[in-house]
Order: sequence, then structure tokens, then C-alpha cells
Amino acid sequence: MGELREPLQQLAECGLPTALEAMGERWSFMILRAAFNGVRHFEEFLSEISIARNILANRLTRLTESGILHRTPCPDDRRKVEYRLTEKGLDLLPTMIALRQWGEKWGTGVLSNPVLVDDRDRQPILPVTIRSHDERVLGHMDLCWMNSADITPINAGAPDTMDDRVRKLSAI
Amino acid sequence: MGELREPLQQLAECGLPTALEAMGERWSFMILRAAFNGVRHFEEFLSEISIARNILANRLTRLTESGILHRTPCPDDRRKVEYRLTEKGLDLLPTMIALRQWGEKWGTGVLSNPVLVDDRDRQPILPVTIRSHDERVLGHMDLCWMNSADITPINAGAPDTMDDRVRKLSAI
DNA sequence: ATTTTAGGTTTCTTTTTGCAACTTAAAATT
DNA sequence: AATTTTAAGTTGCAAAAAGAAACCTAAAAT
Repeated sequence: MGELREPLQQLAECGLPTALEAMGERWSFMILRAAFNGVRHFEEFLSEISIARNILANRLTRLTESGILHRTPCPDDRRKVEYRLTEKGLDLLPTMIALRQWGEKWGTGVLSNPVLVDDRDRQPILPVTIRSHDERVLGHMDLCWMNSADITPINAGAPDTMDDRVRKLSAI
Repeated sequence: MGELREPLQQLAECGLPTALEAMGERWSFMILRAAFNGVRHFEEFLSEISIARNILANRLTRLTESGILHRTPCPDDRRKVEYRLTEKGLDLLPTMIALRQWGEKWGTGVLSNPVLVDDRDRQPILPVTIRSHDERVLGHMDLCWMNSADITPINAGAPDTMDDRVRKLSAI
């Protein structure tokens, strides 16, 4: 049991290639990290990251085009432009933190400082994990692939679309 | 003894650059995904991913060098070589799933089927999230940076004032 | 009126990627 | 035993991307 093996014919239909198309280029994650740390302007990114000027311009355009950043000319200083994370961009935080935690755990330099903490109680966050619907932490041996049509819904309380209802009826 | 000055730490030095050094190249995540799906041999990776032969050889070498894959010549067929995920490689699963879920959520019409489920109860896994020490789901506004030296061990009274030991994670 | 700042382009060089053909050892087939 | 096929690469060359440095333009500051 517990062999995580996706049907290989359907590998192309996974969200990973899509995600990598937007975030797979060099510097994209470093730009994202800077953005999460409050960096908003071109020259600010430039001094924060050791990236070439033309490459930064290209990446900011690409990230804007793919809806991860939003570009706005500053009203108060018309030379300036503001790059801000969109909802789509903000939604990459778990991925980025997971990657960062992996780097911290397995990288050579052991010390990680400063550390990400919960603002409410000032305690370090947990390692990012995969969880079951009832929040148990799952390892790769606990996972398998399943046709979404064959899944038995667990909560009958949520309102369903017509399509969901049809699918449920035909699956049971 | 102690003749050297203390090494100057780069502020906000984090595991992300380390992680990207190992996983930031093109195709690395696609190779990882194939490995998670049980792909183990060179020609198998080649037919699964649309990657050039020489690039695959290069990536497999790099991933092996960085300890994400382990390379073993097959004892039963001495032409073959087996590439397997190490513990370090397996530990990238949360990152990969988080990235994949993001791609599914924000990608253009990627219907996610099959779906990752918990082997135990056949229910879909939750979206990968960031969690506090007591497992509350945290958003980017709930996070801040803190010096690890200033963290109060759990059970002891937590400080309730925002002071200069705390830096807000400032996106939007 | 001149200088500085912000956010880019342009040009050129180096590095990385991609394609196709070639190699080498081992297994399978005739 | 001779050959064909398979597996895992390597090599050589063209194309694309990254990086460095100078240049450009509008707007703000001096």
C-alpha cells in the first residue's frame, strides 16, 4: 500500500507545469520573497536581489502578465511604479515557505535567523505539511490518486451545484 | 582561541536561495514529480518528460550530487541504473504539492483529475497551508519575523507588546 | 537651468538549453 | 557465436536565455 503513483498518461494534466510556467524561471521566487518582505519598487528589488537590470525588468513584466504582481504607476511621484502582490501572488506563500523550510532543513548553514513566527503568540510556525481532510499529517506513503468522480463526499451540509449532484448520483 | 570576529550575518538570510540552488533549474521539479510517481530509470524519465537527453543526464547528476536522488546500478540488469528519491528528496513533497495546488487553483482550466487522496479514508487532502504551533491556519498577515534568540519557549509567558524584536511581514 | 532619480532599453558577451548523432557495455535474439 | 536491441550516457553544434554595461526618457529635486 501507499505507493504514490499517478497514472502516467495523465501527468500532463497536473497543475505543476502550469505553476512552473509562471514561477519556474530563474529569480522568480527571489522576487516573490522580496515582494512578501514589502519590496515594491524597481530600484528596491534591484538593490535587494543581485539580479541584472534587464532581467529584473523582464521578470517583473512576466510576473505582472501572469497576474502574480500588479503594476501601478505611483500617483504622488510619477517616475515611480509600484509592484504589489495580487491575491494569486499571495497565494504562493505556502509554496515559498515550504521551499524555504526545506532549504533550511537540508542546507549546509544550520542557523536560520530571523525566524517566521505567528504574530499572535510569537511562536515559530510549524513545518509545512500535507494533511488529510481531518488534519492528520500525511507522508508520501499515506497518499494515493483517485478519480474525483469516485470520491464519496464527506459532508452533506455544503450546497452542491447541479453538476456535482449528477456526478454523485452516477458514482454511487 | 576566539581570535576571529563574529561572522556578519546577512539580514533575512533564509533557506530559499539554498533550496533554489538545488531545485531552481529548469526541469528539476518535473523530474521530481516523475520520481514521486515511481519513475526510476533514465529512459523512463526520458519518455515521461519532454526533456532533451543530455539535459536529463545533467539534471540527474546534479540532483544526485545534491542528495535529492540516489543513483544505484541495477544488480539484475547491469545496463540499468536506478534513481530513487532520498529522504531529502522525499521531503520536497509538501513544496511540490503546494506548487501543484497553486497551479491547479490559478491555472487556465486545469481540471484536477485524478486527485490526491488520503489512502486511509479516500478523502481528498487539504490545501497545503502555513500553521501556527497550535495548528491554526495562518495567512500572510498573521506572520512576522523574529530573532530566534528572542523567542520565548512555549509554556512560558509570551510577551504581549510589539517591540523592536519583531518585524512585520509586510505585503499589502 | 542643471542635476539626480526611477524605470526602463539596447548592445554585446557568456552560459544554458535543445537537438541530433554518436558511443559503449550489456542483454536479448537469431 | 554472431547480430541486434536496449540502456545510459557523451559530443558537437545551433538557439535561447542570462548577465554586464552603457544608454534613454520623463519627472522630480536642487
